[in-house]
Amino acid sequence: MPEESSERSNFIRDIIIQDIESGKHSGRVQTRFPPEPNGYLHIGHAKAICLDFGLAAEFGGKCNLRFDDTNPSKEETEYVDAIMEDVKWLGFQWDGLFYASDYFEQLYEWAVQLIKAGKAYVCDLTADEIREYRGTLTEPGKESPYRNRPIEESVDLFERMKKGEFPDGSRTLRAKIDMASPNLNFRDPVMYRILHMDHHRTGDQWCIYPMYDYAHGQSDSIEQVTHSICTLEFDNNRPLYNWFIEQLGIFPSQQFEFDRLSITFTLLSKRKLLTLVQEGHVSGWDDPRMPTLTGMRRRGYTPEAIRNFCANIGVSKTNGVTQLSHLEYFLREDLNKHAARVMAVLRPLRVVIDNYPDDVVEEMDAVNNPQDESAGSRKVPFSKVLYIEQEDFREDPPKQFYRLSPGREVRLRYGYLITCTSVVKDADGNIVELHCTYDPETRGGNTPDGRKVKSTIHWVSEAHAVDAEVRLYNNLFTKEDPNEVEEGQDFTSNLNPDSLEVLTGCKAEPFLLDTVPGTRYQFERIGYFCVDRDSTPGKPVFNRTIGLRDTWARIEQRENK
RNA sequence: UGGGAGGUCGUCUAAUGGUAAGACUGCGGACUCUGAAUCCGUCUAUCGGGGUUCAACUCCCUGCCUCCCAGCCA
Repeated sequence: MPEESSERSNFIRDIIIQDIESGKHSGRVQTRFPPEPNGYLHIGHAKAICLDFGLAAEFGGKCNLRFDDTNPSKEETEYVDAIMEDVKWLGFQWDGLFYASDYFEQLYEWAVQLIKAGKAYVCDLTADEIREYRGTLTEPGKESPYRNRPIEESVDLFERMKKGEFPDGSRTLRAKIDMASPNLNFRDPVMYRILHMDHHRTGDQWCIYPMYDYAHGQSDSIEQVTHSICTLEFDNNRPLYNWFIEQLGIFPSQQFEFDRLSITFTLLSKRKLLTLVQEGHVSGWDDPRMPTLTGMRRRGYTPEAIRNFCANIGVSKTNGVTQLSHLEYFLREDLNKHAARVMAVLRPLRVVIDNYPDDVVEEMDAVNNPQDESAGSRKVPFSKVLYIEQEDFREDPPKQFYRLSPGREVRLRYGYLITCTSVVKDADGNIVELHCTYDPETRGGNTPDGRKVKSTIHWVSEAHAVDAEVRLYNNLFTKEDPNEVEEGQDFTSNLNPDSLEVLTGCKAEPFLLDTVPGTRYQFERIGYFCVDRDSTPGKPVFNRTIGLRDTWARIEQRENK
């Protein structure tokens, strides 16, 4: 019996609990995650993965990874490899590793069996004709003229289809069910089509390939899957899923449907993501703006954050849209706990501390992670000339701005308290440098006299600064629903032109000189960043994973309205 | 239009005939060497109309709305 879990339940979990209690399948739980290797996994798949693997794990069951590779025209090994990597990265390990193509021989034999039982026939109608004969939502279809051809003839034709005697599209094997069924899936669905095309695993061994409906349920059955969890749009396919299993009299796997994940400002359709890649709107499947797991990984998402998110949003049958902010909450929550703090200045403004000695360098103690004492501390060099963030200074500060401005004192984090004494401008009136004085009594940022400073800002010593490139990412789409478009337009018209901003000449503390790609940091007061694989020795590149919550930006925005 | 699946705070999810709850968001405050985090407070919901019942989000009837299905895709 499963332990009482603090995890929130959902209707599928409840069903499993009931099945276990009633002794169904002797309490055995077997699930599977069945991606088609025709694209990369995205956050929507993560929800399914968490369910399939999570439920199996919770109830002492098993979960297989099975590639649904029945359509060689779209599938590639590149995707197979990427999918396995992503599943592992998310934190799951499959029990069995299978492919629908493992079952091609068995599926073929069962098809022959169905033909011989008068439940399937070879049809010579063209694709267009099949469509015409299918009828419409409101009108019943017509029976194919080949529907009642002799069984032996279908057996023979099907065998010759397999042998490659007929061209693509010339014939199909169809189940003989009911052309008048209100469920269109029952109107003699195609089971096999002819496709003279190499398959990523079986090569040229086959030139007929099973359709999803004919392959999926039987694959589940072969693997003794007890709970076959899929998304809502397969609801209409469930009766057919059951029909094949019943006709064949094989292990009765059962299908359960849950709501697919959708997120605001995000597209979760493999087809459309492929378009973004192919048309060059993004740099690839792992572009940090992509909702793919590989893209999110490069962006700096943690598997924990994604898993927590999936657990929190729940599972139901309601077609809803989850807000991006919900995902971002779990991202920040996890990063806050684990990311080491460092100081980096994105848009540098030079500061000269006039009363600080010219050649002195002090090593200041800085805490690595206030949320995690075990993370320890490090030394940060302090000297006469520093960089601060441009937006941390205002010559003419608005009311609620309490960072640096002429005559005002602020704290340099872990450094000293400084007061701005003068502003240097270029010929065009742009601020190029600040002059300040420091209070020697405030070393480390402490105030022995107990005086309060309203603001603490980050900084980097000019002489010790590491030059860095920083890539700032924003939503890939400008609309909450990227599919909401003007007549004649497609989703690409909603692409955000400002989804990527590249900053060069950023200044980071020396700690970041030799950092490893994939490492995540919090740049204090700015956000969370992840070292990109484009980094070169001495020249790190950072991806902004997500900004810190920015109350000041919100205030300022409100005031400007 | 035939069939199927759904409709609870702005969003996501609970409540399975018995006080409509939680998370996210928003707003307000406390605290702060990150305008972060944390803490506290707070706004807002059962699609409409009938019925059954001591009692209805839950059961019944009815209407409305949304999503899915007419691939030799999955």
